[in-house]
Amino acid sequence: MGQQSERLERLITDQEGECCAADIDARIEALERHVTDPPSGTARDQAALKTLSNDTRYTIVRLLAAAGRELCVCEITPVVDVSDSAVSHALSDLYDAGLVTRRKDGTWRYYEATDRATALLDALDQTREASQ
Amino acid sequence: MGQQSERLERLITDQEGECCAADIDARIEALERHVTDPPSGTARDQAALKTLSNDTRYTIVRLLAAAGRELCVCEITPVVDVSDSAVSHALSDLYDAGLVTRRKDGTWRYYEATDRATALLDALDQTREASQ
DNA sequence: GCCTTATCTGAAGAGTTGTTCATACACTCA
DNA sequence: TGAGTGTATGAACAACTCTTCAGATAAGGC
Repeated sequence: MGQQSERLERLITDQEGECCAADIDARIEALERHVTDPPSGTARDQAALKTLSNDTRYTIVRLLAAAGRELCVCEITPVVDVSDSAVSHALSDLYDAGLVTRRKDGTWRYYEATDRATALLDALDQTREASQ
Repeated sequence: MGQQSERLERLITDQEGECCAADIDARIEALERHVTDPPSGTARDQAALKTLSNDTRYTIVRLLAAAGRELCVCEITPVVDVSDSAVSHALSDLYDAGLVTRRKDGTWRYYEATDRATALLDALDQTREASQ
């Protein structure tokens, strides 16, 4: 952290006019608190994001969210362009990530988007830039 | 699509009691529309999600969002546990994904979280399960 | 101009991921 | 119980990712 704080010392001097050791420590501590403190679910957050970032899985979740109801696997498969097996893997990953729920009914298996999944899609939809 | 629609035919028969060819087509079309229609930004959505799913980049965005102001690279580096180079790569990726803004000031470079980044973090924060 | 410093970029390699194939499981109905 | 069907699982390998190292760029002060 030696070299890092030298640069930070120069930045603070640049910004404030002067800088003592306490200033550096104070700022590093404040920044560190932001990272180490909450929200304490970061590994799960990252898993959700990574799971949703794949084209197959993203498409499935979009489909479930747009449908607004649970869908049978056999309704999902014809729409996405991969093998049955890939769909099954995808649904399993989505379930593990907390992005879909799962229900059995005889041989049929139904999946539905969770609140977390729709919240992420909404966040994306509401922040889409007009251009680009 | 032949085998797929056979399964779907059985599902619809199971659900509705009967099923004709038009029923199958109607349902597939409805599902397909959900996927092919809007929102038409999916590649960019997926890029944003994938970019945010990495630990280094996620941590940086959390830091920027929690700080609520632009941060100099030299304020970010001491807090995340990778090389300067990795931080630079991470910030560059985040910029390309539309998750941070970038500003030059002499030799210093400042970054700030975008609305899209904070919207995604909010979505995660607001759908975190109490248990687990 | 030349040196120093802050940040960036490209290449490279260990690690991770996503799909398919083959196979297994589970439920239903004869 | 045995055949048939819907879905899940494991292995395997090509494709991609993330970090580091080495070097490049750009700005400021002498």
